[in-house]
Amino acid sequence: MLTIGKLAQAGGVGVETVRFYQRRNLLGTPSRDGGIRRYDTEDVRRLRFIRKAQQAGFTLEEIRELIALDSGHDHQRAREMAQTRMAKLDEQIAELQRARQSLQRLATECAAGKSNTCPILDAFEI
Amino acid sequence: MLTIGKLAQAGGVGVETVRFYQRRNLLGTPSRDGGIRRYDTEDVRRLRFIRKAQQAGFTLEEIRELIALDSGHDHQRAREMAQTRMAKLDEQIAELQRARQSLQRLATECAAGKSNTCPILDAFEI
DNA sequence: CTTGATTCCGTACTATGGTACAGAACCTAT
DNA sequence: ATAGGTTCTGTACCATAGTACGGAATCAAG
Repeated sequence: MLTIGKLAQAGGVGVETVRFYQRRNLLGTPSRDGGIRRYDTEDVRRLRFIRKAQQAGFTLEEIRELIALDSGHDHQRAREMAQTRMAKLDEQIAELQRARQSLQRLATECAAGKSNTCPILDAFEI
Repeated sequence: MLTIGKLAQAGGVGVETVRFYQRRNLLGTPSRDGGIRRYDTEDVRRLRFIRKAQQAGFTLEEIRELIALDSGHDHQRAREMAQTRMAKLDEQIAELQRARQSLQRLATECAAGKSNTCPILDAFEI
């Protein structure tokens, strides 16, 4: 059994973050030993799950739902959420690539430096 | 000369957003006509510049700096900011692509459905 | 001239994901 | 036994980019 500090360390987060996840119902209510929270290895797994799912771009709210699905073994809904998230990721990637391309073009033009005004500063202004 | 409402409309933002940009010094102090702000076409250009630069991923603070550079004609610094932003965009794109790939793999495995547990829910938990 | 829209200002609130702090209680090691 | 580290609770605060609201003043149209 781990104290909140040990759990936080094992999960690579701060103590306050664990308490924050608790309030958001991302971690189950832990048992108490004289007021002090006691966690087990399942909580460590849960904490690591949260980190990984965050890396995949899920919000904490979505992660809360994924955790609920885990209890209900709802594969169907989990697949749907993954698909939705992938579509969002595709959108975001495309958007960032467009931004990158236009910046690249502007920086190149600016380096060429033929015009008197800077295209990076100009280009947005049209 | 435009009122705040007309400017907001021309820039495709809300009135409150214009006032917010004002407080953040993203728009210059406008002239006043009996207390009421009056804007010109330069302000419309500025507002549109802000939107475009945001699309390129600059924060409002960075945009404030870009606007200052515009006055100082500092091409060098603007190129640096563009390069820095592109590097950040590359990082973000790579990160999103990694997230997408791992989700894709998991969704495919889940659809195959050989295991009893859902790999989307499982996979993060290791 | 009155009605309704717009503008003014300051402040507070939203969402997201935490982070910090105060004061008390408790736990551990010397 | 005492000092220092952890933990407890609740509340407040951070950044980012806005959005909302109250109450007063002013502006435009019928």
